[in-house]
Parts: sequence; structure tokens; C-alpha cells
Amino acid sequence: MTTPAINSWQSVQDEVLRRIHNRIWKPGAQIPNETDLAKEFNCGRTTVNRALRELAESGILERKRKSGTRVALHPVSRAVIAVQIVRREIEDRGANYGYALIDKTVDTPPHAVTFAMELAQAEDMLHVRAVHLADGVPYALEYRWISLRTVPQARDFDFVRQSANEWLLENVPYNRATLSILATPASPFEQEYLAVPEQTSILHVERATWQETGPVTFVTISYQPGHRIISSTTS
Amino acid sequence: MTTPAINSWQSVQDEVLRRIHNRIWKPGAQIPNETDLAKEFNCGRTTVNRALRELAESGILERKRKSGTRVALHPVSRAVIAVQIVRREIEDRGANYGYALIDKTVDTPPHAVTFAMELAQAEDMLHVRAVHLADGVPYALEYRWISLRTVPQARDFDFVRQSANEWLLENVPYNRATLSILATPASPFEQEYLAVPEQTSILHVERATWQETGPVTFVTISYQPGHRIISSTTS
DNA sequence: TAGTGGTCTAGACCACTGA
DNA sequence: CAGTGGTCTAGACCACTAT
Repeated sequence: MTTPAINSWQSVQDEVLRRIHNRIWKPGAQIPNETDLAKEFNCGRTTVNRALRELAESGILERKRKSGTRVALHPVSRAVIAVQIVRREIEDRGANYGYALIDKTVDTPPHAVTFAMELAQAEDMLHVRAVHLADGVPYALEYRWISLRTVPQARDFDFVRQSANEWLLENVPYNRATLSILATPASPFEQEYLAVPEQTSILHVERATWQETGPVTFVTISYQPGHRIISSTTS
Repeated sequence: MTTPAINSWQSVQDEVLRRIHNRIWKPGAQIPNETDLAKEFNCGRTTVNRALRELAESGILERKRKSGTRVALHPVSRAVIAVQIVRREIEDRGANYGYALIDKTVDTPPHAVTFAMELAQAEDMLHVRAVHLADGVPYALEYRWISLRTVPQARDFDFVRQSANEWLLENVPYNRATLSILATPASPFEQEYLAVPEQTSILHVERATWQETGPVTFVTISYQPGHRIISSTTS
């Protein structure tokens, strides 16, 4: 029996996970403190700390000062979704990316958008609608509002060659973001530009971003029917 | 002007983020190496390392040995979704949790399920359907298959008092998991037990888990129309 | 080969919190 | 008050990789 040597934070993590999976340490049970584990594994406490800290961040362990570390009873596992520009998403699938601006206007956003951007009062914003194509076929729709107060320079950009999606990411930093995933029947706009029949079920990703000075943008990306958001789960 | 002192890894991270947001360090540009930053901030290199490592993990920085650290051009932001048992989800909303088993059978799963569980051959599994209620109203449906080869003890559990969702988490560890989010029109099963009309758009979360010895379970949770999955975005 | 990040260590002090 | 995790430091060595 050859046990792999424990000398890196990853091997400590592996050993801890092995003990949890093999129920040597059962859900809800307390595990030894960092100092003792460091002695047992013959490594520094810092190394043990890093291994356990990551497991606590991913919800497998619960840690409290003084009372110690326990195996979580109802682990909240954290699924991680990579949010990137639509062009990359399409290119990562091995398809040719295409983009077409539908329209660009200045208008008053609907109440739901004002609310999502955490504004007390409606104000005129830049409204951009566009379609992203994979191998010439509509892949996703972009329905976007951009705050002209926070991003006045957006008014002069035409969004014909480059999507608002990319232009904003490259040119306008943000501090804080929210993301929300939901399903709705296809709106007339989606029926037309995604070329789908009435009552089709559409997956949406809504995203809003802010700077210190105020809201930057609110966008809904609507995907073709059948689209899946796939996550890599930690540990 | 009182600048907050920089003496913790968090304050280093804040300062780095400030410089990125204020475009002192522009997208694509290289930033000083850890040693220099440690000197500038008058702290240890370990502290700088931790601050930068986390930013790299969240996709804001790109790091390579020898060539150094750059501000990411197209940051892939990582949205984190907390996946927890449905009971907790409902209780966190301040509602009363209710649960009802619909049926429990042994059957051959459809091909899509066999495929999602990465099995070459179909084999009989335990099939459980149940509804989770919030304040007495259907909140989500659970459509689950459990491998009797990997989890033989599931056959004897009745899932009447405790949902398979909770029982599995407390009693059957797993190694690896996948998660997938999609939208479909309501199936007849969903129409009946969620009490929604035909053609309603339903948000699904599909999840499969594995042990060393084989697949554990495959489950689809179907939510009431209007349900949102909300994410906290890192940084 | 040399520069950069990745990690480990021992020791120290602090912050929180249960008894 | 005392036990535990949280963090910082200085120094060291290693791993990767651009040149």
C-alpha cells in the first residue's frame, strides 16, 4: 500500500476530501484543529489553513473561531458559471461569429429596467438591440439599456461593427454586477429575430452593472430554444 | 486627503481594483511584479500574492510565470450560484416548507437520463417524483433517478417523510457533479403538479452526481413560472 | 538562463467567540 | 479567559517559460 505523500496544500485537501467521502469524518462531525492536522501531515499550519479555507469557501466545511471546523451537514455547493462575451461563447463552440445591430435609439426604459438598475427615477437611456449569429444562424439576442449619465461617450459609438457587449467590457469598467437567470415564453421581438414560433420557451440571462458614479448598463441575453447554461461545480 | 492604510490582503486587493477601475492600469497592460508591489505597499510578498491570486481566479487578472501579471482584456467573470436543498431555498424565502412524494418506482430510465449519467447501458433504477411546496403552494418539482447499483440502500428508504434531495445529501457522498440550466415548455407532468397551463415556460436545473464507484443520481428540478436563479458575482 | 509567480515554513499576533 | 481560526512576515526554494 503506497499512500501518496502529503506535502502540498492540494494533497492535504485531497486527503481531507477522502476522509469525508469515506465517512471517516461524517457530516456534522468536528475535525481536528489546524495545529493538530499540521502535526499529523507533517507540514506547516499555513498549508493546512489554505486547504481548509478553500473547502470552507466551497461549502464543504463550516469553520468558526474557537468552536473549530465541522463537516457541513447540508453543504451549499457553489456552481460556477463563466460569464463571458457572446462572441467568445460562440467561438468556443467552434462556430463562426456574426453580429448585426438591429436598432439604436435614445428612449425612456420600462419600469422593470429602471428598477433593475436601482434608479429611483426613469431617465433617458441609450437602447441597443442586436443579434449574435453562430454560423449565420441567430444564436442570441441582446436587449440592452446603457445609462447616458454614467457612460455619456456611448452616444457617439455606433455599435455597428462592434457589439455593445464587447465595447462596454473594453471601455467601461464596473464595480458591482448582478446576474439573474429565468425562463419566459418568446416575446414578439424574440419570435422575429430568433426566428422561433409563438409560445417557444426562452432562456434569459439578465445582467446589470454599476460604477461608483451610478448604473452602467442593463442587458438581457435571450438564447435559442434548447440552450443550456453549463456549470463546473467546485469540488 | 486621507488614503486608507494598505496592510491587509484585502486592502491590497481594493487598491489594485481601484487602479483598474480608474484605468491607471488599463486592460491588457502589465502591472508591477509581486516583489515591487510588496515594497510599494510596504507589506510582505505573500500578502500581495494572496490579493492577486484571488483576482486572477475571478478572471480580472491574467498571470503567467516569467511574463508577469496583466489586466485581463476580456474578463471572464465567474458568477456563483448557491445550489442547496430545496427545503432551505424555500425556508430562506421565509415560507413554510411542505413536501409530498408523488411516486416511487423501479424502472428503466429514458435514454437522455442514461446518457447524462454517463452510462453505456441502460439499467433499472429507482425513480422518484415529488413536489416541494412553499406555504402550501407547489414551488418546485423533483424528477429523480437513483442508481441502485451505486446506492442499493435507497431501495429500502420510502422518501415519504424526507425528500430524496435531503436523504441523498446526508447519506450518500459524491465526488463529482454537473449542473445544467435550461428552459422548456411545461410537460404534462409539470402542468399537473405545478398547476400551470399548457405551453408555460419552465426553468429547469439538471444535476448529476458521481462517486468513485459510479453514478449516484440524476435529478431535474422544475420551478414555478417566474422563478429566477440569482447569482452573486465575484468582485 | 534569468525573471516571474507558486508555494512552503516557522513564528507571531490578532479577532472572534464559547464556556 | 482560553481555544480556535485568520492573517501577516521574512525568507526560502521550486516550477514554469520567454528570451
